[in-house]
Amino acid sequence: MAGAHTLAETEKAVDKLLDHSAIDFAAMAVSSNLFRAATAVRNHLERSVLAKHDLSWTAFVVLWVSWIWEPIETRQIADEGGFSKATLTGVLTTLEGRGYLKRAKSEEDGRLVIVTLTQKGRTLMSKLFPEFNKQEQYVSETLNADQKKQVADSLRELTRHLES
Amino acid sequence: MAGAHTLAETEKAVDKLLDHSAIDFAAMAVSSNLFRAATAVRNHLERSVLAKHDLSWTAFVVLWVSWIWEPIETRQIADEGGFSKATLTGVLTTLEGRGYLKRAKSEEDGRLVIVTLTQKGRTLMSKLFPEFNKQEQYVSETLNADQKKQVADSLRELTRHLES
DNA sequence: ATGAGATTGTTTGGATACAAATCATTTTTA
DNA sequence: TAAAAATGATTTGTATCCAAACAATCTCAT
Repeated sequence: MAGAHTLAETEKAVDKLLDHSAIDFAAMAVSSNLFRAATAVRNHLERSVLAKHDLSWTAFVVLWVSWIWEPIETRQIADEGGFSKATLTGVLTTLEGRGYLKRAKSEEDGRLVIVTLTQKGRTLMSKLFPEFNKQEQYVSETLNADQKKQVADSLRELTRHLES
Repeated sequence: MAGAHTLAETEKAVDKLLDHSAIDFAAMAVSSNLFRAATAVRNHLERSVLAKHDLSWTAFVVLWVSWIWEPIETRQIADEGGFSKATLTGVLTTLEGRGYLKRAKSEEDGRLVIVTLTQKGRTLMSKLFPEFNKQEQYVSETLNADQKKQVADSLRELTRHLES
């Protein structure tokens, strides 16, 4: 949506089709650039870091959240990661099968499942996360410190607005 | 990844697991917030606008790009939309089947396929896009004009950096 | 002219994600 | 206390998306 054409060209084209004044181009620019950026960043991180460990994006997020907060309830992993419980179940089964983490029933509440990393999982993450973060640095290296903060803050606020 | 815990709490937790100084938290905040925001915005727009027309996100993008730039080559739709040729083929077949657009072989180059909207497709978009844009406005209403511009510009720059 | 290589859209096969239904457990209500 | 409602994880079915292989077409150097 932000490919070969500039925003100005797009505005001009839309202008021919609709009453220009009714369209908020600033809001349009936020959402269209948001998706292009998210896709580009995800692809870059998957290819440069995760592919060689045969991990999907979601699998990495699950490992990361579990690594930071273990022991952690599965519902919290889904919440922090921003994906559904159904998705989580499949990913947990895969990661448990590879020996990176373990599931256990909660003793206080039999409905809950608690996740802890195995030593193998911790070893993986202590190597993997610095690599991942190095590529995160590369991704945003064209932004200065102030811009990074602005972007992160604005996007956090936007997410909070939608999820409340 | 930016769920219940604040960034400060996350930094503190990472600090216990790794040498803090090696991690760029500003870069981490950009990418993690980018995904949460993209997912939240996409879900909101799908549910509030696209679901009642039975359109997926990608289907909407294809219609939008085609509406603005028709007649348009399919490779350009994929480029502007940021998805693969394989994905595009399936979506085009669906949208063509519903009578929103038409495919035709290029006369200059037999490898190319040219897309034009049907009148039904144009009618749909002239109603749908203003609805969509209204929700885009809602999504970013918590940001002021300057913040919207900052976010859009920074994300555009970041995408350009990665796709070059 | 022609044949190797490049480009483009489609097909195929597999991975991923989610909604809805289901099963198990806990909490609330009467 | 017993039934009903709520909560949480898993299963099932479906939709989406992509990489790789493929077929058709074009380009260009010789």
